[in-house]
Amino acid sequence: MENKMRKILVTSALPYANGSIHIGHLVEYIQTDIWVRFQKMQGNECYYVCANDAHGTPIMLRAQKEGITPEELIARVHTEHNQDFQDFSVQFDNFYSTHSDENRHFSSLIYKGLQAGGHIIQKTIKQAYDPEKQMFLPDRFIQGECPRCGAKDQYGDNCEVCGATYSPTDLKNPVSALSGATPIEKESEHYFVNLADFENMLKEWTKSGSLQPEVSNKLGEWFTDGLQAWDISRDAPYFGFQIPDTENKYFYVWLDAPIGYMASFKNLCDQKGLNFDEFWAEDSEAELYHFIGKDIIYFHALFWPAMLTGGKFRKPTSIFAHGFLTVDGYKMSKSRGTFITARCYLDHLNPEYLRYYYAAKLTPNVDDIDLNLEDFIQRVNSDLVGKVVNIASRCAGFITKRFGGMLADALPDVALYDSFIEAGAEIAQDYEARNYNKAMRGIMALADKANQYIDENKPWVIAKEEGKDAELQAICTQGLNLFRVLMSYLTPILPPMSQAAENFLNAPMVWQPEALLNHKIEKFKPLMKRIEQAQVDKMVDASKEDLAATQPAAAPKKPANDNPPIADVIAYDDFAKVDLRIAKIVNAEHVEGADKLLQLTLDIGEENTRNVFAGIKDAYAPETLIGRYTVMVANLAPRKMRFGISEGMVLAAGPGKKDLWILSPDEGAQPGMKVK
RNA sequence: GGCUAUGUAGCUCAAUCGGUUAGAGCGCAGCACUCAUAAUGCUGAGGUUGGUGGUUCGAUUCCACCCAUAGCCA
Repeated sequence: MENKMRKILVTSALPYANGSIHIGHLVEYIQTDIWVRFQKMQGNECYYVCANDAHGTPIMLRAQKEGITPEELIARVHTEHNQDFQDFSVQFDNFYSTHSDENRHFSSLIYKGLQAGGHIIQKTIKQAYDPEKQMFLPDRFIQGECPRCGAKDQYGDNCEVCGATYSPTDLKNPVSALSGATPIEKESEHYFVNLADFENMLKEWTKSGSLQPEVSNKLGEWFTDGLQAWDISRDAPYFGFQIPDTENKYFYVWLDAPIGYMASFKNLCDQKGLNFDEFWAEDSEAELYHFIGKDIIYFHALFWPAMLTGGKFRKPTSIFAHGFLTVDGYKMSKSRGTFITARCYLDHLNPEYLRYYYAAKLTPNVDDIDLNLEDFIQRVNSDLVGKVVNIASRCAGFITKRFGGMLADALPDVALYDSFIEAGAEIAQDYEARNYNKAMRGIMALADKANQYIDENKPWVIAKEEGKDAELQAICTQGLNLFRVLMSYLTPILPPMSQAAENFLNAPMVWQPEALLNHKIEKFKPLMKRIEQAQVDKMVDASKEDLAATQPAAAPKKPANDNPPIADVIAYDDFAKVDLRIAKIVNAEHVEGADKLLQLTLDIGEENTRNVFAGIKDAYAPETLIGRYTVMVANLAPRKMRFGISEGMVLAAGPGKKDLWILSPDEGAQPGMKVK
């Protein structure tokens, strides 16, 4: 913070080279880019590096499916990502790839450092293996039935329907998602980093105060549970770097991914003649920051410092974790049209809108942020167009028409201008602390003051009065100078608009600028257009279309839906055994302590009501069910559950969780009627 | 299931260490204005701070439990 120039290296998490950038990713890149631009504007020596995360099984498989090499796939995705970032004004000093010589070099170096320190151990583990594809299967490629509730087509290690967690080897009737073959258990030797060796260092580092408090709280859990060894090897076939002095062993993608930060920076150093060691040596005094999502805290706050220590490099100064993006209060959803790719957004809207909106919502915390599309339109239009740009727009005409574009030689209200300049100190603090939301509120409060100034001084009245030219020119000069201060504070958020304002004012955007006096400006052109509701609607529609267009293509051989195949044929007698009845839901309530269940009281025309526990809590609020009619299996054997006895079963369709729909009879059906 | 967070006005967010009548912006209503991209200014309505219980003279704030949301579980 002193006048000494800081040396800062900043990274954003590496996007996976297997898919498109979407507006959720952009939260992080925009957050980081704003911070970097701010630092550069303050005169600090700051570099921003990133890279594509190019290794791992999914990329290998996708390339196979497309009939190209992984190298071809990642080259194509790299071009696409690069363009997306450029178009959103995310300005990396270097955007590289983890599939690079530099990364291979540092990965080996760090591995050998860990090995020399005695931190690498070998263990034989059992893992699922696809005998047809002849490869080990990552958890997410194993499908089967949930061992607890029997739900079909569950992936990996937790059940979407009942929420149970288990080991993938516990799945019933497991199949490989790649070949459909039944996986077998196979032994293999793996390499591990013995994290426990680093426990003291990590405890000290995570509690040193440089991490966000909620992050270090979360990390405490790992220490409580005891640090286990981290599996860093994968068996061939694998797209990645081979582990030195092994046959058929490759570095797990999460080993070389963070090393990609170093590799990208090394590549930049070689281009620009920078001193790599100044930033990465153990005794480096430069600052190193990683911006990441809250989902990858472990990798960056535990594994990564351990790797750096093992390789005799410095540790990060801090890790900045942010939350996730929701749209209109929900997770991004393809069916709602809110899974919006960067490209789709760009096809419809100005990227600066999104940069501003994110800035207006970002805090230093790991809270999720919500893109509320209606709020987005109103906020951007009101703040940027109605308040900020309007200041220039309402002053510029007079200066151009009446004074040939010349500003006055003095400010009529120096105190007001000075108050704008002084406010820059606090706004700078807010930027530095990543409290952009507070910075934006501060800037908009200034914009309100500028508009009030113009309202009080009424240049449109003075313009009609004889002999008041000097006063008119002075008021508009004041207004335009206030506008310039605001634009300078907004420069990290809105680089293209800031550039346009520079052109308009014929003056550079610097933090806390000196007033422009006796200075010629250009004719004013609108700096930003309002967002129209129709543009947003079109973008949402297009996101739905994208889905329709890509889904069949992505899975050409599979049936058009994820429904299980039709079961074996049964005789009528088999069906007749099931006694289905119309039931009226007379009461529904939450079950204390139960994750999935609602307790239903059902009237099926008997003397007593039935008590049924139904796993539909995620899909229905209890009060919305009361009074509804539905269909139940009335002769199912009563089942004792933790919360009581369930006397039947309510019928519902859908894959589970929120996507679950109970059946309703047409009007007229009465409780107790048999369904046949 | 465990853990870490989050829940405040219709919407998006503030609120120092537990302290007076819980504050802004947007939206809405009314008034004024017409320089400005129907922009701006002034005034106003709008709250059981997710719920229940507890600690306290006093709780949005501290504690317990419950509900909802997100992420992680090598």
